[in-house]
Amino acid sequence: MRMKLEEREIETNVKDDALVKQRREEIIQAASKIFIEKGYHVATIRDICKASGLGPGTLYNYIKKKEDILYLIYNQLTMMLTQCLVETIENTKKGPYEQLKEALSKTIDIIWDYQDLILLMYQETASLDRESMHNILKRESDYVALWERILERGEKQGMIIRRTRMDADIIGFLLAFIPLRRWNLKKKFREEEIKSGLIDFVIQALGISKRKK
Amino acid sequence: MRMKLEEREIETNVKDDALVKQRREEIIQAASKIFIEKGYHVATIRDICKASGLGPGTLYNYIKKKEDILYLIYNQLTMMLTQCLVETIENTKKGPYEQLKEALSKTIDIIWDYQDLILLMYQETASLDRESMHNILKRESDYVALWERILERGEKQGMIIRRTRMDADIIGFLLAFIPLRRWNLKKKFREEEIKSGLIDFVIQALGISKRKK
Amino acid sequence: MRMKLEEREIETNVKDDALVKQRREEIIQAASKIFIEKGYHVATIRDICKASGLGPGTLYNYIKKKEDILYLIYNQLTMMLTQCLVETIENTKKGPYEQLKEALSKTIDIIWDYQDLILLMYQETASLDRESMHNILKRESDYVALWERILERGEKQGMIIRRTRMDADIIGFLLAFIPLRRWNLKKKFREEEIKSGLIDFVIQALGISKRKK
Amino acid sequence: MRMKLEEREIETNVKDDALVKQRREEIIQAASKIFIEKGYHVATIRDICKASGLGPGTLYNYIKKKEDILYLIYNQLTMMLTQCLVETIENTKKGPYEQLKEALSKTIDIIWDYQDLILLMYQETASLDRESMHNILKRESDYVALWERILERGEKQGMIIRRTRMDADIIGFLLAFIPLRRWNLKKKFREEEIKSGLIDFVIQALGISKRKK
DNA sequence: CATGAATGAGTGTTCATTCAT
DNA sequence: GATGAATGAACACTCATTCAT
Repeated sequence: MRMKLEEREIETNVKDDALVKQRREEIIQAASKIFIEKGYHVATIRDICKASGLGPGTLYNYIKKKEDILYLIYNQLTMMLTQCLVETIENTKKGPYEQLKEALSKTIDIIWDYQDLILLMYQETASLDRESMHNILKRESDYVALWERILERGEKQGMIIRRTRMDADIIGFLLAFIPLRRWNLKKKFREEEIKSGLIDFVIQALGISKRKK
Repeated sequence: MRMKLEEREIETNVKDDALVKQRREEIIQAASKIFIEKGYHVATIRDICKASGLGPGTLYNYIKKKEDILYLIYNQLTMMLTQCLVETIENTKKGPYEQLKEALSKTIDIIWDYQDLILLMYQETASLDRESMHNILKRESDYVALWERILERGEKQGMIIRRTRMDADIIGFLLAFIPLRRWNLKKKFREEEIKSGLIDFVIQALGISKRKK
Repeated sequence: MRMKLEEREIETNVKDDALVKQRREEIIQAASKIFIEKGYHVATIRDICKASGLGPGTLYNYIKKKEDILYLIYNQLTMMLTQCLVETIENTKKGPYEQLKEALSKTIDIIWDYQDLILLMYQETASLDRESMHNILKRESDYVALWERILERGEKQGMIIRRTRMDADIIGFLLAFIPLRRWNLKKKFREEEIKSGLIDFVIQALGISKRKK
Repeated sequence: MRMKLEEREIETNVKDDALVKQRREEIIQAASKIFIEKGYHVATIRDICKASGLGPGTLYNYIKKKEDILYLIYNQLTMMLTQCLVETIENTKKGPYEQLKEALSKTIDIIWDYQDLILLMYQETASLDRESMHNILKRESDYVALWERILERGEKQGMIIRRTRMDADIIGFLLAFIPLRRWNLKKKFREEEIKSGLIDFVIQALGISKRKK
């Protein structure tokens, strides 16, 4: 399956596409670190320059405005999450239950690894301008649609007795539990407990008994 | 039951406690509006002055720094949510299932009404300083403990077969679904659908059949 | 006669009108000096701060943007020139020839005294934004109309045999000779020679013989 | 008559003189357009690169600094005006009145055609460095001297009764009426009216009656 | 206790010029 | 001789906070 994501084009002064890609990668790395530490608004361009080793002039050869950096980060992140789900869907060898479990498990692993960035994303989406925000919300919407497909397949094969049209939305959101509750969570639970707890909660909510697949 | 919430003391130059309370109420009202519109960092003290009718000098008689205003707003909001749950718990006439449903239903109503502010809270908690943040996280923790009590009662009375220690945490978080997914949500669902969908999802996840209370 | 000039309102954060007037006076003084020395674009806000003794924050309490300072200067200057002509017109005791001579002579004196600023104005009018520029061009237009009135009176009384509708425009412009040619002019002529030379040129061009008034 | 104008030498890295000439021509064309549109200070080197098709590196092979471009434009413009007057003077077949009329008429035609650039010149002369400015002022001075010669000839032949030594200066300046008052002018007058109005004004000021040549 | 002008360090962003390729 | 990415000092402007009145 081909998943074509619309991307907002970010202007650059630089003609060499490979160089643009490479420098933007560097910018994403440096800025992610800084934004996570201080938050988007508190982080300064100078912070990002220091972290990336680029001067402000050079940096601005690859973006038009500060907010573009945020968008670049979001772009990469949503790409990754979407890609993960797409791959799981494409693999039709597995039964619906295994597929669902794999989707949950893999996604949760990614979310765990990138929880700082996902937290950032939840905090700062509102800082994007209209066009970027539209773009990101569209991604979110497409992402929910992918969960929808997984649930539909399960439903058709009699595994899930779907309860509401909103289940896919809720599942997509529920996984943000990890980054959004991280502070209090890590005092009480270990990594594995959190991951399996989440999966169980979803499986149970969908009315699937593990035995009765 | 008495629910004593620790509060961070905010310094003021003003001796008259009643006046402090009244002015802070005004500040909370004005600032909530502004923060929701623009976000905490983009909103300026001048904006809040304009909206509240107070001059900056006067405003700073009732707070020490901008962030205090954010804390005041959070304080009021968490108070309200906590109070709602406390009242439901105190009412021991109801059976555990009715109690749970009431807790969910009432809380969701509040969250619906204050979704703008709750969204703000999720976005800007990281903007608080150490002490305020600690305080708010402690509240969150206490709040989860209240859900824990409701679930425990249900478990003891055989209604719930508790699955994981994390259920209360997840439920507390899940209700933030409304404010955090509002943009995409409102395109697809009506208010009642969202509210009942959420309640059903939780009930189902806890393994309760409506009939078998 | 009342000469009401439309003025573009410049926003200020300061409520005390007298203070606004006084500070703006200071700003005009300081900025005029700097703009004359370096030109509008090369002059920096910090230059103006240094020259006026105001910090940038304070400065920006009295204007919204750099260009506003230019407008303030223009405003004052055009006011003065207009006022001079209006006063001469109002004095109807004099015959048309004496009136014309007085108008020329007084205006040239002012232009001589403020030649730096008038030069600046000719150089930087294009730096104004649409609204300010419109406003200034309207002034210029009104100013020409005042010369028109003086010429008309002379014509009615038989002093001038008017030649073209454009004379007033040309006269209004011709007086800018002093600031615009200052560099080369002052090498060759003395102040009095320049002033009287200009007056004679105009008188002659209008076809007036000094004797035959 | 040979009119040798001193030119400031502008450094170049390029040895091939023909290439230098050609590229500078391209630069003048592109930069004129841009400077007229935005003004010298607001226009960027990048703008000029885009308009000329040259990269910044290449551009800087033909000039040393931004201001050089302005000088190149001025150079060409003053050359043209001077050349026009020189040619009229050299043609000694015509009588002094016809010569004067031709000088005025031809010059005004050029000024009309290049009014944008002449306006630019009046606005931005002060942006030149000492050496360039000296050079341009010397040109202006030489240019006035050419008018002086035309007037002198007329005087010797009894056509003009010269009134002041400053007449040539004033005439040289007066023609800038068109570009400097263009905005207000074009609302009120047609091209021919403006041109003939100017000529009449000068002729009259010099005390020449058309009949009595 | 109210007021609002003053403050100045700090912000995102630009752009003429250079120089390695 | 052509190229275009890199550079960094400098710019206009902001805003939380203070404090004299």
